Amino acid sequence: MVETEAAAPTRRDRKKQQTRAALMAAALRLVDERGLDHVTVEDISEAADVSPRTFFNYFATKDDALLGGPLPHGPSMHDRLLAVPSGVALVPALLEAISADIAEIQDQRDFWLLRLRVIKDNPSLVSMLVARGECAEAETIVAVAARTGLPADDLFPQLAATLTGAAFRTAMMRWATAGDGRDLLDLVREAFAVLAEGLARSAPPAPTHDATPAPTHEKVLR
Amino acid sequence: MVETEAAAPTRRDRKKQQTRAALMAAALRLVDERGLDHVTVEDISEAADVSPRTFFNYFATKDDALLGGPLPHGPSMHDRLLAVPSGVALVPALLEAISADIAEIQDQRDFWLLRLRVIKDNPSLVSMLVARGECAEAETIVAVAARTGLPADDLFPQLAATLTGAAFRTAMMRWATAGDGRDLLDLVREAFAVLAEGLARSAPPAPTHDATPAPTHEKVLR
DNA sequence: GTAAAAGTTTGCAGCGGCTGCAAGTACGGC
DNA sequence: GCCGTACTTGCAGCCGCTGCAAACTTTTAC
Repeated sequence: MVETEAAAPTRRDRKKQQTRAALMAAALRLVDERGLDHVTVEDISEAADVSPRTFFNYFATKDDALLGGPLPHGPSMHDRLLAVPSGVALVPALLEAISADIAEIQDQRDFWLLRLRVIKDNPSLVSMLVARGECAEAETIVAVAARTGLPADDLFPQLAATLTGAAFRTAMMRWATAGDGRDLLDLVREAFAVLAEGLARSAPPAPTHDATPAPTHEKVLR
Repeated sequence: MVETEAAAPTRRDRKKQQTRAALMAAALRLVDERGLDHVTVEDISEAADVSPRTFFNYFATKDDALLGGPLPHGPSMHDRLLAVPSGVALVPALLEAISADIAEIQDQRDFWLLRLRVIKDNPSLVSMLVARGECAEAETIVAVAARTGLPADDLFPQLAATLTGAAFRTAMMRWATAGDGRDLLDLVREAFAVLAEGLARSAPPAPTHDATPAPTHEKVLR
């Protein structure tokens, strides 16, 4: 319902947007209540007051209605990453490139918390989330290759892209799951710090027999 | 009483194993030839000479026949990781824990190359590969938490698990894709070195405009 | 050796996801 | 008001997948 942008959308466009939002909302609500397997496309479309056939005019898949909104990493990861001044190191540049997405998620906090809860409760959706990220990862590979001067089929750019995606996803899930009210941006920063510095330097120094939960060595970024 | 499969499997078990293998082989071959969407369960079961209904006695899903074999990370990631002496640092321990899987993959080289090619050519399968890895990741989280003394709901163990999975997957895909005959173990080692040392130390030092593709060796982390 | 038990395969009926096609209906421009 | 365009809808149909019950096969027990 919320129209952030409205240059000059005709009434038709408004209705479309409305229908789309209604379908997504209905899908999220119903699946949250009953679980993915106990909600049919018919249920969703009925709740949104359109025909089942119309559902598939908006989403290719039932799952799409749950993840299919304007996704983070949407427009062009490639361009955004290359837009960061080349003096900036790789990881900060990656962080910068996704910062817009993070902000958007924080903006629609409740919506995303619901969405992520639904994803967490229905594991088959997690893989779809990954799949979504992958098109962005393909662009990231190219951009990282360009920034580093490595060939795109080298292991490093591919690693950088997949690891970045995994770190971002982990931070998001952690954000959505934990009770503490930690900032998403904060969590992403922490995750990216580990990415940059490596697991070896980010873990507590292997407490051989020590039972004390060593202080998280992450002061590096707090 | 448990293992020693080849020792005393009844005739029935042998036939089952045979059927299972036939179905997997048929599925891989047909999908490799025609693409996932142009192969039906009926095609597969016909090629394996069983009824379509029987297919679903063996695999829950069409995709399962493509990924569903004995998967790496199979038995218990948790136990394997904790079996590594606690003196060993985290990343080498993780590497050690999956080394058996790597060896097995190398053993069945051709089979896995086919499987990974099929996965690469049918993107929807990639996400399923991730999903498979996730049950292993859950165990990894617990084990890493135990090793580091951190609580299991801390960001770090979760990051370590997902990043490890991502790094392993990336190395596998790279192994299957590249023409060079690089060892899988070698690639995984390189990927894990990046994991341990971090992207910041593993990337070439941000060549502002340098065109020379710096050597890729993991020795970069001096 | 035979009969019961246990396990497997198969056909059948049916739901639900998803698609192409061919109306029907609302909208926007004129 | 009229027309072209865009969106909606119903319909027919394929395919993935499941439960059920009737064969059929192997194993076990007597």
